[in-house]
Amino acid sequence: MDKYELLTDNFFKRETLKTAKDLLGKVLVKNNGKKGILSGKIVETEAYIGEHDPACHAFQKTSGRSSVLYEEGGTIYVYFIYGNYYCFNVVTEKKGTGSAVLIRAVEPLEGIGQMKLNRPGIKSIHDLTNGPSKMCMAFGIGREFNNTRLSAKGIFISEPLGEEKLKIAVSKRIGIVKGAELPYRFFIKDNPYVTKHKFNKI
DNA sequence: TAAAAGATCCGCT
DNA sequence: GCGGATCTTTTAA
Repeated sequence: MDKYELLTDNFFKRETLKTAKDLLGKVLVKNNGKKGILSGKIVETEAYIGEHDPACHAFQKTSGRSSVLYEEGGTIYVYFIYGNYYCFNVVTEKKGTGSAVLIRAVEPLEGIGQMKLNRPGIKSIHDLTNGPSKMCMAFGIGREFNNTRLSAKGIFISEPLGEEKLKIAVSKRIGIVKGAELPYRFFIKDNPYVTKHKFNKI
């Protein structure tokens, strides 16, 4: 574990768009104890900005599940969607803002064997984690992580393990209806682990 | 209490 | 590239 260099809380307390962009290239790590380490490089994110963003769960009211969005930056927000799937977010900015960054895709680094076990039927390594819910399934992330701090239950985000030049691209967000025209999606250009979508061509 | 929508995935064409 | 599956959460009456 010594090789990891954890991001500080202050990283997540900055402006949401900057945080989303800067998360590209960072490493998402899940420590499963005796089962080993799962990790992946973040290659795709989306920003959801509180009360100014129609697509954000915090846009309408501060009730129910969205209350987690108003916690302090660095809190994990996991929610259930379409009856089957989880999405993993990290809350940003200061307490009461209602903003978060959705992790949409990662590039598997460690524990690929375990990820394959978590994703039965998937053959290509490129399909293990190229989607918000795929990533959660591969990492075994469920609602037990909702409303917990990073590092509290073995999930954390680290600085990159090596130097790398990132080609960052921006597009509209994917899969939403309201606020879909806003350019709040960030991804690493030409990375094969980014979700396949027509917006990748700009 | 009931109804509708949704930050998706997967298989089929 | 398109549409169905599936059920939690939210909102309204």
